[in-house]
Formats: sequence, C-alpha cells, structure tokens
Amino acid sequence: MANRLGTQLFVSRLSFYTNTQELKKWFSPYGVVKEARIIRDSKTLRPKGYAFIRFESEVEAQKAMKAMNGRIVNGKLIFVEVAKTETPAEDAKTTRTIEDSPSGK
DNA sequence: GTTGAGCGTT
Repeated sequence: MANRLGTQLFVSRLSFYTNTQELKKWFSPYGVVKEARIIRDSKTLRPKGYAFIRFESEVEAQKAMKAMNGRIVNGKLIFVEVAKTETPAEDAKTTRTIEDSPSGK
C-alpha cells in the first residue's frame, strides 16, 4: 500500500438549501460521483450542514477537492476535505489509482 | 430562505 487517500470527500459548511442532487451536480464534472450523502439529525431530520461525497477513484476525489474547496455554492462558502473516517476498502479494484499507477513497468 | 463547527444517514 502506498497512499491511503480515500475515495470519500467531506464537505462542510454547506448551505441548508443544497441537496445531494446538487452536490453530485457540482462534483460530477470533476469525477464520477458514486454516492452523495448529506448528514442529517436522527431526531429532528434537519440537515447538519455537511455531507460526504464518494468517488470511484482517489485521483478524482482529490481533483474535486482542490477544485471545490473554498468555492461558493448556493451563496455559501463550502470546505472540501478528504474524509477521515471513511469506509474500508470494500473493493480493492476500485481503490487502485495512484499507488497502482503505471510508473514504468 | 432554518443554527454554522464538525467526520456519517437513509
């Protein structure tokens, strides 16, 4: 293993008017969004203001992170960062990207 | 046009 970057992005300070569809719309051009999840409260069902974006590859996740980090969405500044507590690699085939990149042979 | 640091819901 080389870089444990993670294919999931953590988006914070999101506007309460933003939905998962909009998130995918904002992150789709930078990579294939496998899943977009907005965190809500278990009781009030109100949006906590942050969400997780999962990409199919790490390179796309970082590209989208640098592209959407500190960007204005729905009139609100958002912060994009790699998720700390990401789900373990379920598919080692989809986690191959930078470390599995052909550097020579 | 809900409250604004954070790492998790259907």
